[in-house]
Amino acid sequence: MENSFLKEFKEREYFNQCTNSDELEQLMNKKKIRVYIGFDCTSQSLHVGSLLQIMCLRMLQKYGHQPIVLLGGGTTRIGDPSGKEETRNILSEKEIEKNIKNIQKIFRVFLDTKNKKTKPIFVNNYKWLGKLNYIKFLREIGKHFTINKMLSFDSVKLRLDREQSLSYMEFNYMILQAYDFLELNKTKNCLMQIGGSDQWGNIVNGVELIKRHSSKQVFGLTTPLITLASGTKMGKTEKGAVWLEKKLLSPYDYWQFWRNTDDRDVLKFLKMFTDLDLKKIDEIKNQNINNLKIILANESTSMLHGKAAAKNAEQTAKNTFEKRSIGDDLPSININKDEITKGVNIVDLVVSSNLLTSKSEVRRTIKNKGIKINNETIEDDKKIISINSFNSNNFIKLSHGKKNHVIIKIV
RNA sequence: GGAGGGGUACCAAAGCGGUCAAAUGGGGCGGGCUGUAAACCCGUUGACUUCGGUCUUCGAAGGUUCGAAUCCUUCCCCCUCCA
Repeated sequence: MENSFLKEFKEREYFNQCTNSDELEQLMNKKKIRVYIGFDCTSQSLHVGSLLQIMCLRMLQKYGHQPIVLLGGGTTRIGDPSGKEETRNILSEKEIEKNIKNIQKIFRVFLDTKNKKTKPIFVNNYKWLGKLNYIKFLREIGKHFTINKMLSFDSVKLRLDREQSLSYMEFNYMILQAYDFLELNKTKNCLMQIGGSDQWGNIVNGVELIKRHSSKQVFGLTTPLITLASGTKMGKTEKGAVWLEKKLLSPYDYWQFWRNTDDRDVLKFLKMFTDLDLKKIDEIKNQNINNLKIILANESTSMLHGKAAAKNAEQTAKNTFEKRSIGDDLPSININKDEITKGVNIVDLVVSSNLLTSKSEVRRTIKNKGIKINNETIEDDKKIISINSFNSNNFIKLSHGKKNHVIIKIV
């Protein structure tokens, strides 16, 4: 009893609501069960917004339970109205299939795929939703849902209150998600669904459907919506989503994302997003806050990109911020030798480095002392960069502000 | 179907014939302070520029005018109230 899935789940602040906490606790202590989480496949990859869900899957494995990863090829074709004020874009079938393939890779990184008893089961609900027979579905499943109740769910109510249209298609989303649960219960003996707090309504529907349809008890569990100390949603920076994929966000930038965590969120994130023992976290919690941030960044980065990448990012960060020199994890661009011999205008150089996108913006930034070459502030937007600016190794560090650096190399 | 209100930059919201590339707030970016934090302070926030200017923008398309975000016409979309 002292170490159970649910206990740690709560201690790490993953817990929001549960359909029947006591019974679930008993069940999970007695047996190893299968649990499913569904993921939306609307975008090409996943970002940190899904990380808590992924952490849940990891924790299931840790306690010997087996996760089922549902990549919603069927439901993505419909679009979940939960938490959305407007109808989502509907993607083409091809795009969805591509997304699913790509997203699956992420789970193979985070989850243990070797242990036979706990390795993740991947399912795509298009397999069963795609061939549903409408009449049969209405008679078997539809009869268990009352419109009265469906209208009372937040996802629906909000839309109606705002007099925003909710299509019949979207209205059916919750039934389909409930049906997924039923299907997984029948075919995979899945006994629990986990999801974000916005999924509560959908999950409860599934639990009730299974009770009515099969007279079986299953469970639903939700995680809280993570709000940052600053009051904003986690994971979206102005520069874009914090992707869990190297191609979309470099390990260095991922590391930086964690390194830049607000002081007030650091302990929480250590608990939520690292594998560090809770005891260990308790021991180190009074360390210098910046050390903690580095630990956080290293732990979470190595979980996704590997230890080497994390170390590399840390070293690069050290070099750029502490020694103000150059780390090799910084993004770099090449420049033609002929070009640099002729001399390149600083404004053009910054634009071609992708540090900023328009020349006006570069000029403005220069006026605000925001562009540096090798740590020297550029004062004149007409400055010509020539071969003399480069060091003996033929590169320079070009910086926009304190945190954005690019290495320019002569080739 | 009837009556009224509205669509302005990343968002919210002023402007209602010239001085409007468009007040103000939020957000973003940069600078200062610091710890790659928070808070605070300052600057900046359409593009191009030989720094004189030039070009594109106020739901869409036309029109009036020397001149339109502002006036007129048509169209599209949204909201509130009544049926």
